[in-house]
Amino acid sequence: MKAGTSDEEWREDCAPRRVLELFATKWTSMILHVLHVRLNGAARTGVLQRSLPGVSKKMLTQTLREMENTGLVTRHVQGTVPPAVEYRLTPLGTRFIEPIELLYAWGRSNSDALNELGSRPTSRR
Amino acid sequence: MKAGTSDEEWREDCAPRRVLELFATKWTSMILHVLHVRLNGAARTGVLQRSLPGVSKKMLTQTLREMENTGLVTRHVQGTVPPAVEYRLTPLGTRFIEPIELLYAWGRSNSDALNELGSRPTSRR
DNA sequence: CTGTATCCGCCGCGATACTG
DNA sequence: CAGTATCGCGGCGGATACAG
Repeated sequence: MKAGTSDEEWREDCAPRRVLELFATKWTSMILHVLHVRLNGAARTGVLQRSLPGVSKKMLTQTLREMENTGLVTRHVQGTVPPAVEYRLTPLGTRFIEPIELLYAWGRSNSDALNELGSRPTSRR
Repeated sequence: MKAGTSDEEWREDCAPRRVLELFATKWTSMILHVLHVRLNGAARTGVLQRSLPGVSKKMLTQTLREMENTGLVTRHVQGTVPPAVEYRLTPLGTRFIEPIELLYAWGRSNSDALNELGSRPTSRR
């Protein structure tokens, strides 16, 4: 066999491409990371927001909703006043941690090369 | 120590976030994949385009330029008429293959759960 | 505290047409 | 065959203000 992977179907909606869609919303993987590494798999909205410098309330909620729809996290409304909502990793979300962490680890190992990202000519003329 | 990873700095421009930027342009990882798995690390423009159903000439060239700037591939202009340009994986690009393939492999292993991506209610009211 | 609703700029990305 | 130039749409995503 010549192929490296078994999946040589590059259809528009193959599994690899669907995974990439999970990264389309840029906060998804970071939420999963923080939930797993720092928050033991569950956290309330405010904690999440404070753990992710730069995220806005809007995008945090919006991203969490999408993640709930895709089955990466679950949403638990606890009290009533004041509202206390907790998000938890699902088995699917937990399984997704592994490839994500490898991705991040790779970034740390290659941070030197990655430092000069947009520092090059940009034009060749 | 309580942290799972050594990097607990969640600055705006940490290594993990820079890696995510590589996925901002959606074709990047797929180009790397195809180059490595099906094309033995090097290929001409036309071959690449035919290997990636759905990609336009514009985005292919544009993405390859960005990848060249970040050091993931090199660009080699061979002949002159007609033009024959070949793109090759750099050591950096080759190293990037591993985490990408793990990501794709995860997608294939969880394709069942991923099938119903946008198939849920979307609204909760 | 958690979540929603606008307004709006930015840019990825496709379609199309044209140059060498 | 490889690449560029335009036009235009859709949607991410930040800022702000408001509601339960």
